[in-house]
Amino acid sequence: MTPNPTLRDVALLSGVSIMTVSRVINAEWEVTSATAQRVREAIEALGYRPNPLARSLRTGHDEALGLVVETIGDPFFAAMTEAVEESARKAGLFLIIASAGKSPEEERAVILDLLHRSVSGLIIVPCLLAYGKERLPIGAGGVPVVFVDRPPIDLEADTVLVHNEDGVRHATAHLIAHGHRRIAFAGTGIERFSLQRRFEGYCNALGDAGIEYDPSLVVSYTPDTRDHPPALTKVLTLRDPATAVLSANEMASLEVVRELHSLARTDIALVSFDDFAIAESLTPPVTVARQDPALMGRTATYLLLRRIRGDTSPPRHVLLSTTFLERGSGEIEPRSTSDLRSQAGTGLPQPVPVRAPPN
Amino acid sequence: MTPNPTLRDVALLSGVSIMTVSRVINAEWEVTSATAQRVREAIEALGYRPNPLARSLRTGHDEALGLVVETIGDPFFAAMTEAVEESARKAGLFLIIASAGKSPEEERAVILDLLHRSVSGLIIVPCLLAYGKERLPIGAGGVPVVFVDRPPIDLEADTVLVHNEDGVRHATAHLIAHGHRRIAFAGTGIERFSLQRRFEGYCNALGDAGIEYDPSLVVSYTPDTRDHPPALTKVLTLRDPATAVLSANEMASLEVVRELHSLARTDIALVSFDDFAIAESLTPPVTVARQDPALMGRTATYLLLRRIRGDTSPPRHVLLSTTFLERGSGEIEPRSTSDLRSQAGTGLPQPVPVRAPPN
DNA sequence: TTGTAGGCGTTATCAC
DNA sequence: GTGATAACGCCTACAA
Repeated sequence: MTPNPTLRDVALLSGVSIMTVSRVINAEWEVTSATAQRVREAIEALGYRPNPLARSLRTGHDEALGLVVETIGDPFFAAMTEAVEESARKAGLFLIIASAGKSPEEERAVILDLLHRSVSGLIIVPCLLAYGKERLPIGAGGVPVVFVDRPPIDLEADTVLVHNEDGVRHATAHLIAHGHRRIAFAGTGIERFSLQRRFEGYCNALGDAGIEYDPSLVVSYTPDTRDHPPALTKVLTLRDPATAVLSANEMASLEVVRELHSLARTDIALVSFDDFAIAESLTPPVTVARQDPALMGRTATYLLLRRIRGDTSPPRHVLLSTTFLERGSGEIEPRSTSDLRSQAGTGLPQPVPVRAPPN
Repeated sequence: MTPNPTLRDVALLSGVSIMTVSRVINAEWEVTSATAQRVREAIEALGYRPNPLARSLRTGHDEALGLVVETIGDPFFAAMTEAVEESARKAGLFLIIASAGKSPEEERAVILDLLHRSVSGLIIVPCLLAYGKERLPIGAGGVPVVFVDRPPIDLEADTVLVHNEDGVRHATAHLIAHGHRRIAFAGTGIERFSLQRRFEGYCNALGDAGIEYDPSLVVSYTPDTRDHPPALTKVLTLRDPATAVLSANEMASLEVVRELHSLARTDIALVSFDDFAIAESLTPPVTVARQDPALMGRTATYLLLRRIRGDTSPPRHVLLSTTFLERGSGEIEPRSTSDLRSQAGTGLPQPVPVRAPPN
């Protein structure tokens, strides 16, 4: 393989100096269109492409964006990452991904590594790091940065968030509108910020309807409780049991579905915050408040590119709303209501699990 | 922010020349432990870190790996990506991801971009590009490369594949062992290679059991047919209908589940190639042949790092096997068998969808 | 064992 | 408008 042609080669071939070539590439003005033409032909002929490494060394910033996220394996972040990558590439920038892991130290180390590599900009899903105290050279006066999905602690910077509180408030109100007053909240230990906002939305919706908040209706799936399934069972067997569940993220939703199925409880309403792969394929399909990870990614990249190009306006805070999709599970009415209606009848048929082996 | 310290600064502070410092960093031998100690203290004091961009320019290779994949949004590739990123980072390398899109041109362009950036190595999920003809400077004598999930066309290089044929053969044999002889094959249009091998496994298993292959039992979910649900319905309403389904990838599995649910067909056995999020939560849980994307990623990175460190042995071909998980749906026996058994009885109860609204 | 010179490919600076 | 020259921060080669 003959080594890649350099500015020198192009200059030699077109009979001008390397500076002229450089100018043709970067600042087409300042150069006669005649010579520019010659240079461009030489570039074409040699198949010349500027060496990004050399350019980066000179300019001091790598032609790449850094994406810091807890785990790319998560379907939500994977979808976001895909969108970021596409947007970045369209702008001629590579995307370097780095998982921050679960410790603040790791998060910090990863960001420092990326900064040390002189990335042009950073998209961060902040986790546990106290950005306000760290005083990293990011944001205004430093490397452009946009925070996604969660706000950085004690730091004013561009952020792209989902309106968690609103989404859950609406979802909860939806259940209330269908007659429920005993609504369980199913969450997970992780994802502090989002979950907290969602929890607030839940509480607020209850408050709006004059329903008293009952802590015994809150279920938390932690990695520990995952192995001890009956988390939901408790709230379904209270003296005044839950008739509906609001699950606050994908993992919680899957756990709830699993439990409801194994209990063969067909009478419990469910609304999930976060859509998931087969929500539509369940019986009934699961009503969800859907976030749009791709839109988050695109929005964040858009903001970041603006900053990279010199935008110095005050930090922006984008709040994306969720899409509410009624699909069936959220429109189930509480048993008590049904009971009252059909009290004269012979009672409800026993629920039978679908697709149980027939023998 | 004071600019990052350079070799010069460290040299000045420790009273030696730049080269000595460089040697302490790269080749600790060749230098007196006394001066090395001084240098190291200076490095510590200044918080010096070598500038990766400058180093890359000099050495000619970026301290980063490139990952080329159709779409990172796919849960399978997302899990793989996560593993690659972790392994790469452990080796001190960044990971640049680039989605190849669906056209060979894009795939080629992406790889050339990465090469032009002098990545140290490449992990590629090859799609449509004819690698044999392209003669890219990769593999032996070029930039180290490992292909994952699919082999490159007409090129001898390191590959990490899943034993698709074996996995499906076993899965199909499993269904046959449970009495099925009319087994549908549900696939998708995409993923040529893997799906073809899986299809072969299906055919081979039928052949092993002396069952004739029937093309009318093959269902293909393409982006078009996705909107026209009754794909599976056909094979379930043949004069001699399917009693079991083998779905050949996650997307097909979800479509099959969706259709079976909407048809309330509880009597159809199902084995899925590829595990998916709530396979365990369905009723019955779905029996699967599970691939391990993380293992694939780790293995690929391991091979790649060996190459980067100078391994010039002949190309390796790693074939990972799948894990078969019996969970229920694959152990359903065909209706005909059940019918024979219970012919004296009153017949089977009508299947009732689980979680249907009780009112 | 350590230091000096040179250059990797590019862009900034300042002449012409 | 165009061209020499000097960095950017590091490493390879050779000299001391």
